[in-house]
Amino acid sequence: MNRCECPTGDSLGCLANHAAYAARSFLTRQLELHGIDMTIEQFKVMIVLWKEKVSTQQNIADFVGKDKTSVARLIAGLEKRSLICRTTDESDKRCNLVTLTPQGIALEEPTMKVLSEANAMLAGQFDAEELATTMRVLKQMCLFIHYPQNPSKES
Amino acid sequence: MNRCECPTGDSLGCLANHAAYAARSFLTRQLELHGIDMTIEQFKVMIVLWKEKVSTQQNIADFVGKDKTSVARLIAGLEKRSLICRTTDESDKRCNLVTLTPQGIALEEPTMKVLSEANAMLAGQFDAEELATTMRVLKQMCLFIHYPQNPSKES
DNA sequence: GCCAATTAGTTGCATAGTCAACTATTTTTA
DNA sequence: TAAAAATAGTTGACTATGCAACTAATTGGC
Repeated sequence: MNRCECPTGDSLGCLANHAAYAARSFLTRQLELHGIDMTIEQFKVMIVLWKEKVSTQQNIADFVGKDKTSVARLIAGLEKRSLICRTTDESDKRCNLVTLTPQGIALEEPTMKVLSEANAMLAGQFDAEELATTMRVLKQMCLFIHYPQNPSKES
Repeated sequence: MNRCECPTGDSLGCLANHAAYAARSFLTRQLELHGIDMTIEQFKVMIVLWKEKVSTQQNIADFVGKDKTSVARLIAGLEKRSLICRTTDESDKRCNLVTLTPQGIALEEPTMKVLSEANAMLAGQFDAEELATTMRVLKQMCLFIHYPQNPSKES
């Protein structure tokens, strides 16, 4: 059946969900096609580490917008696959310091290349104006929903 | 942190994901505010049943775009909450016939009201033209991704 | 009519997400 | 400074998703 059809007629929320799902599938497939065995969730964590080099689990959770529990389990999976490693922060023994292994570092270049190519393929389907409008609307959606009374406030 | 910021710069895929997450959160909150204890996933299954009255599990899975396993477990949850019931189809004993209970039927009106109000609140943030452009782009995204060679084909 | 293929559903396993409760630290504050 | 509050992380319970393997029932081809 047509994944773009909304059960109750087209709505912004429903279409955004379908498009988001499609975009995730697309990126997952592109990663597979390039022989990169990584889920989108793991990818997000890796992006934080590629940028920050070292991070606590809570910091990663804040960046990717997930619960610390969820991140702890994602990290456990990445550790099992030897992409990252965890050590206790000696200056604050509550924290784990998460760092990249050489394997984890080596994945940055090919993985980010797939991401930017996938983004380019998607963006290439639209002209600049409709792309700009859509991105503005999607951003505004996030702001409206997080701060219905005053979209200008930030956390 | 700002949930609308993409870690690698704005992209259609990333923004669609943030907006979709925001829309889901918004609907979940609206349902809670109206005292309706239902997840979006359960909601989707119920919408199929409100339309079809009777359905097999596989049919529901096709409609909501999920694996039959996933739907089987969603349905088990709805059955435990007495919103639906399952009987074996005597004319094809492989199939379960899923039907609504009176409680399940009674939920249609208030729940769909919350959905349409939430959609209206969201749509009300934008003018007709930018809304139309965005919805067209999101639809095209789905089609492009499912059928990169020939977006006009449908399954 | 019978065997093979298909279909519907279930179970087990793995990943992913959240919440609540808990431990161990660190910081605040009274 | 000692007690209270906050913070980081873990564990357990629950929901959700999908894949593979399985059973049972039906359909198709010969």
